[in-house]
Amino acid sequence: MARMKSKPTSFDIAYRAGVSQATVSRALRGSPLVNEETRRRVQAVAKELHYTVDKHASSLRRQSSATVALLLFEDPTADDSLINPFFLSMLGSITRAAARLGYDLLISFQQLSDDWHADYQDSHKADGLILLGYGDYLVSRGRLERLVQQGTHFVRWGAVVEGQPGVSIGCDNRQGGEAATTHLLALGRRRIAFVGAASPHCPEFFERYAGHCAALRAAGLEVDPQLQADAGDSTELVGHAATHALLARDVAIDAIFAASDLLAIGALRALAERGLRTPEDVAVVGFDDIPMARFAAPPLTTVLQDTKRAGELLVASLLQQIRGETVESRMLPTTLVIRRSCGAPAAPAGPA
Amino acid sequence: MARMKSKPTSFDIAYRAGVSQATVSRALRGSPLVNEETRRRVQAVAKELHYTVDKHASSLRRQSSATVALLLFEDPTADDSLINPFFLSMLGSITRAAARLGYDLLISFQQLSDDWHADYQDSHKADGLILLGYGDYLVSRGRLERLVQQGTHFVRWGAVVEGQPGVSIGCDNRQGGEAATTHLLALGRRRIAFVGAASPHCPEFFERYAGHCAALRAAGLEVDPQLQADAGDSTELVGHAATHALLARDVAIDAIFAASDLLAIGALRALAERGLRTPEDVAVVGFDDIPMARFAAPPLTTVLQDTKRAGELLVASLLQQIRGETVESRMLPTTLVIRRSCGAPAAPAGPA
DNA sequence: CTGAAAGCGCTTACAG
DNA sequence: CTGAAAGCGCTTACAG
Repeated sequence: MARMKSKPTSFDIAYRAGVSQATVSRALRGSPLVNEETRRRVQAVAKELHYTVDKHASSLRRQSSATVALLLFEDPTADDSLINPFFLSMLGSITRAAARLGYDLLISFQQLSDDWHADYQDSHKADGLILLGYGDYLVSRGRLERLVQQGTHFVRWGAVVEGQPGVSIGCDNRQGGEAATTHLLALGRRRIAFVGAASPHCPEFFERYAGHCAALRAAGLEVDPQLQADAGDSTELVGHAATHALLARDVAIDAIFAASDLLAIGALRALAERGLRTPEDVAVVGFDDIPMARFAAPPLTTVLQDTKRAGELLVASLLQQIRGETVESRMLPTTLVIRRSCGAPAAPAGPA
Repeated sequence: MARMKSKPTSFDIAYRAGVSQATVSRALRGSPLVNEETRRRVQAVAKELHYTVDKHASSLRRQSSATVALLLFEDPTADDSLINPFFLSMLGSITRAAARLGYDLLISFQQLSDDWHADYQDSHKADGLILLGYGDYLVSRGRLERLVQQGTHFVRWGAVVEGQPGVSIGCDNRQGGEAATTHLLALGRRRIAFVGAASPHCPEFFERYAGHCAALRAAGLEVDPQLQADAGDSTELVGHAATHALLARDVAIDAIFAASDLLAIGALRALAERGLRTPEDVAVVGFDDIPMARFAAPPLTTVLQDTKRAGELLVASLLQQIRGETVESRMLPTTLVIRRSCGAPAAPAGPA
């Protein structure tokens, strides 16, 4: 179905307002060169005709699109429609932040294998890129370097480590990991397992593990490699399997710190299947504070990453780059959220 | 930071390939008017220079943007960063479907009060709109009518009812509601409460309620208004409060059918707080099958809406409209997913 | 403060 | 099959 009348242009507005088309453009963009009285007249006509500036003409002329693209890399192992809820909260906050700053947000799910490094900015679809969940860091690193070389504006969410290409925003994973394990230690747990990859392929988990180890050492405990179960992807299934593998080793454990909430929820299920009670027999702490965490059985104690703040920072940082400013990578603090799965005495009764 | 070399144009490609700029454009767009050998040469040069067609120039000239906008209306009562997970799955599937069909996806969260009805298509940001979660139907209906009048292309996800403005895709809520309650009846439950709004403000819930009532009547039972607890917004908190209100009435109940999973999860918590066991004392069935459902305590029996299929259909239907084809509203079937909360004997042990 | 004009990078009739 | 030319709807020097 075609539109009833075709979209008015700035010439139509100019004609009706009795000014030139150039003046319409100036008036509507808020140029100080325009007489207030003229501006008001133009705005009135524009409103009356439901005129909006054509995005493509404007972007073409100005060579910038007032659009940023969010590239979300899918975990190839995850179910088709299942995106890590953590990234989903991030998406929400990024969307809002972009809108608030007058930018449109293009979103796209990418396979790690896709040829994503060039497309968006080259075609002028977006002025910059936000990268979320780009998988194996050692694999994606080369892409990031290429992005930097091309002068593409981008920010990624992830671990902030030395010598990384481009700008990263991430939470203080090490501090978060340390807080989780310190909390378990304070509750008297001594055999604390870590469920999650501990390798540079997965720098965020690696940092959480480093914090975990630091807390153990600070308490005078040794790091027992038997107490670490690999889990690279953040899914319930992987957490479930990793925990079963851990339990099959027949080492004594009285707590699990899982590198993500999804892993922790899988751990909870594995524990229950082995007849172990949480938190009585094995306390569990996760990481992220996804919405699901408070509805786990029992409600999950976890390390909260502030996605609202993170999204705002991601967008702000990207826009700074677009404006030509120099931007530094940054780390955000985490907060321990105590629920029932850790066995802390003062834990609240229901979802808070 | 500026780009190293500025973006090549079709003139650069033309020059290097020894053809005219017009031929470059034709060759790259796959026009049959171009000699195969010429096309290959042009493509080779384009690839070498990392040339991509400028989105804005192309869209401006063609008067279409190969972009659709997803407008997600936020529940004003919901927490800032908490979007109904059901819509989030939908978002995933819509994003993928749009990409597969060569369309970019712009996303935006809207307040119901915003002046959204005109913006996107008028500014040529998008060729059409997908509407998700637009709140109170009686309020938004006027907006939809205006959209139709303006000739804006759009599809909405929601209840499919007679005389609605525009095209809607939704699941068969009535059938889903009927299946849920029929299942509970087959398990011997007789005092089945409905948690959810039963009013035309909320046509999806209303249809689910209608299915519920039909099932009761088919079993020769009367519909007891005492057994319906209003809950218009789909959040855990609202479900929790509504269930407490229901239980405070002191009417006997042996099952709850909640109009959404989030409501059901709230009901589960309220039940536990009153010392009622699920499913022994009160069986619970939800609606949606959000990812969280299988991790509820106990895992939630629910009516699955196929978000993957829905997203594909939404996009396909919108693109048909954009191409000028006539499109009908459509309903998708639902599937009952049996877990433990309904107390069915054959329910699987863990998340399937 | 305002207007006439150029030009952003394409696509597509039109002519050959 | 190919090229020259017009034009999509703006923004912004340039001139007044």
